Amino acid sequence: MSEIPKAYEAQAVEKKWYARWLADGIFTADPASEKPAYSIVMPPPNVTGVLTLGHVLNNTIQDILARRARMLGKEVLWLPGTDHAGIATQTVVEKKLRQEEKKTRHDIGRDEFVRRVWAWKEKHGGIIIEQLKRLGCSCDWSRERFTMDVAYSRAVQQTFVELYRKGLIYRGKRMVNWDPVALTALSDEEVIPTPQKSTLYFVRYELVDEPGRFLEVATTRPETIMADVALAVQPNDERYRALLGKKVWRPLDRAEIPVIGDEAIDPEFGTGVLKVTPAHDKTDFEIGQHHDLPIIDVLHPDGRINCAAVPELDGLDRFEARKKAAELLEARGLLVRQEPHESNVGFSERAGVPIEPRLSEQWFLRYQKVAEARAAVGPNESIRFRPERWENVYQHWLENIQDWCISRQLWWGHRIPVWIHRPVSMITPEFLPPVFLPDFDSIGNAGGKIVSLSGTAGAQTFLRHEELYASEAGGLVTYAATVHPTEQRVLEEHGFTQDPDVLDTWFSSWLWPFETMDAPTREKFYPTNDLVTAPDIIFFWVARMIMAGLEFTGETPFGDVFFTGLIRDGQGRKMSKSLGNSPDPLDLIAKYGADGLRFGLMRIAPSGQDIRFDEKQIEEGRNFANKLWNAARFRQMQGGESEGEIDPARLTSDDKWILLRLDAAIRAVTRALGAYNFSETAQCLYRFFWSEFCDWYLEASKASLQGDAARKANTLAVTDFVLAHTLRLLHPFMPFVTEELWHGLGFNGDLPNEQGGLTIQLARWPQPFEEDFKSHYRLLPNDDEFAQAKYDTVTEGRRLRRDFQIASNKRVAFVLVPTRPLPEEEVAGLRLLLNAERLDLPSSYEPAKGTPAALTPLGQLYLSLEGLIDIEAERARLGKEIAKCETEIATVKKKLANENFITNAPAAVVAEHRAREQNFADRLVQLQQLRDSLG
RNA sequence: GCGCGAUUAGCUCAGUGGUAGAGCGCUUGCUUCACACGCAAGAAGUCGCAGGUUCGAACCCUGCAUCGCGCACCA
Repeated sequence: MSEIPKAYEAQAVEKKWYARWLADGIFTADPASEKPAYSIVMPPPNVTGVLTLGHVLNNTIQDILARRARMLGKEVLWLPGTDHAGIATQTVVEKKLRQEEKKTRHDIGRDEFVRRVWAWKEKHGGIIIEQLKRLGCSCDWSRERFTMDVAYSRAVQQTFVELYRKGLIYRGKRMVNWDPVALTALSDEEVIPTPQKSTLYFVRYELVDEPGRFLEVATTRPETIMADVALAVQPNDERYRALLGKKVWRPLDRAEIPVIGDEAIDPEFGTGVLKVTPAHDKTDFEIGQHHDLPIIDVLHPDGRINCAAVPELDGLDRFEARKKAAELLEARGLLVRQEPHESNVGFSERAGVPIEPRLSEQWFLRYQKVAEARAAVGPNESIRFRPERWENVYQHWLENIQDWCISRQLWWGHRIPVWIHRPVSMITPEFLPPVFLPDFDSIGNAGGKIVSLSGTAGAQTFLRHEELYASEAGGLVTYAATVHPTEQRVLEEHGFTQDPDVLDTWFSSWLWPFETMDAPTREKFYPTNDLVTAPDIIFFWVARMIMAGLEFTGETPFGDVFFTGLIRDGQGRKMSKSLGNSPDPLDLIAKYGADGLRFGLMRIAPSGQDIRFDEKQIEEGRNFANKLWNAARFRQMQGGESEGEIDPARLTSDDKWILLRLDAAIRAVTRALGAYNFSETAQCLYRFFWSEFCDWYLEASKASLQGDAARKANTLAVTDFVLAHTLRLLHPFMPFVTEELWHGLGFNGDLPNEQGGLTIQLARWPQPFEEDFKSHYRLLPNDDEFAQAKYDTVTEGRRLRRDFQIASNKRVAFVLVPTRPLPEEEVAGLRLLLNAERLDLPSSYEPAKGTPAALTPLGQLYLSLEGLIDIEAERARLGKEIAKCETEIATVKKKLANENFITNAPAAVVAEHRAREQNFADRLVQLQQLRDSLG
């Protein structure tokens, strides 16, 4: 036998097995398989992303589910991929361009920029995919998808066209959330309300009719004062009612504006007077619409002031302009006072700057299938959320759902498949021309190949494409495919320009569960079984996928949705780059092994609660892997046949005990995993293997291993049986070390390739023992009782040693006055576990005065300490035990003395209390006798 | 303002009505022939507070407090 290292060395093992699994095609899903299907699609990480602990948590759970399904005999598809992540990726490449070439994307132009992003993606994108492999993820990499793959992109564009034709997508000029750094519109979900300390400025507006009389307004945004078009008050506000209809002077860019009444005004806030600035506030915009007020926009798209009439402010950034505007007002005697103020300001999720409400022309989606999506989720519906409480969040959002702004003024993404018959020069991000109906005579589709296009130019052009649509109603040509350059040229020659915008990234991700699959794959694996994701994307992704599934496939896209918790640092803060509190999982893998990281994390990841990360816990994971390694190493050192036949007649009390514990562990693991309770599962496996198998069974078995050959062989057979089961139970959590040991211990030896011969991944998942198994091995439910009594006796003996300061390596003599017969092999086991030099078993015993003694399930146990007796110490020790016993008795007696308890509590509970009282009473008598015998 | 979650040993967390649990940390002893990434034993908790229901409450109900999250408001 070759030299086995003392400590488990994860690095080489992980590399070796991952390569082997890939070569053997274990992860590849076969749509033609006869086996029942099990599928998960991975939430696609950003292509710019690197692995975080959040990914580790999420993907470990998915891997556990996938690997267990494989062991349950399923044909498993775990489909991986990455997301093009519009804003994030574009930002990364723009930054690089700025740093390396001091250029903006506009300097190099759209085509070149998009080419650069692709080049960047090819070179640096998908690092995370390699990192997931290091973690051990058993994805079908042959099906790795990217949201901008050709086929996927076509599907996205077709989806747009389909929804447009259904009348669910429309273009409109609305107040949107504008990101002044990324220069694009955002959806409501991409805006993060953030508490901000600001200043409330009290500004005076002079009445036109009554010079010297002022209306006072409280505002946080004096820099938009030039865009004011009215002042508004609550119509029945006594203070101001008389002023309704009058005019005031707008400060700075002086103009007359009316005082109006509107129910939306809160008279309690500030002075009860609102300055109405429709161009720069959502509520003000609505008030403006009701009162038919003009809209004055005084901001550039990048947040600088655009107002030539006030040169002091023109061109200033909005925050500088705010201070400057306050100064100007003050200088003119129009600033009454300033107050500190705290309010929530919407920040851009990506750029991290305050968003600007902005009127702009965008594409919107009116959600369909909202009612169906709401009905689809519930404890008895086709989709089940775990933990269930997330359902409230989901339902509440759908209840209040608004149309989705799906266009983004970016270059990286799926270009909106719309062509507009207008010159390019008129199309700017902030203003698209009115929809123009191209006067196509006809748009035919001859044999799906040739499309005839005739337009205003009168030219007859032939475009080779099968998917050219014209909207019946609407004046847009939507073109559902990537356009070939020549076609593009033809369209442009005819005066058509493609909409410059791209689609929101989530408009592509919502198709992920099915557009990643080809037809045969979808046939076999869709709808998917489980979705594992974080609750912060319920709106962005989960809810939208459900609606897309219902809309485009007529089915819900997945069954169970498991929401993980958030990983926080030791102080409970979110992990973030800026705080530097986010450890690199690759470092952790290098230090503790992938198995250690996985197991450590799973053990502390309560279902759906946030997790406080502590590297110590990963260290424990590594320690557990090492324990596993060493237990196997111990087994290997014993030699003998691998997985020999167990002779039921030779089972010892220890064997029966561990087999029954194994059965209990299998049941507990099955139940916990079924409930998606991963930490409970890990905890249970940890306890079983370490505290029960290693601490008791392996130690006790050392006595049997010194016995005759047949006895030794049987003990090894039981050891192998338990190890083989444990490795399989642990495999989904710790894929590498279990695979290594599976082979190292030869457990793969007799198995066919598809049942564990090739890999433990295909070994059968352990089932609780069946009745015929138990009867074959003559295992009765109480068969663990004797060994348990033995172990409890050992613990008592060890406590005696410790109480009397006997070093644990010192062999001492014990005397046990047994209350039941003890076969020689049990005595041998006791002697070994107690590290006893001698263990005598007299039927009666007169100990020397002061001999330490303990009551054990097997009888009275004495520690013979000739000449070393400290009577007072022993008396004190027994006194403590007696006191404890008396407290227990008092508690139980009090309960039993309660009439109501006797009459109302279930008979079994009462009986249990009576038995408890009896046990403690007996124990008390014996302890008192022991103390009395001290003299 | 509305909703959700948390509050149990020094720390991180299990525990859904019947004798308060685990790991780490701590104390003590041990290089015992698988493992010091280890072994053995121990100390340590009025289960956030106040009421209520019940024979019996960490657990169920009500209120409160503190922390966190989401939604709404945010002039």
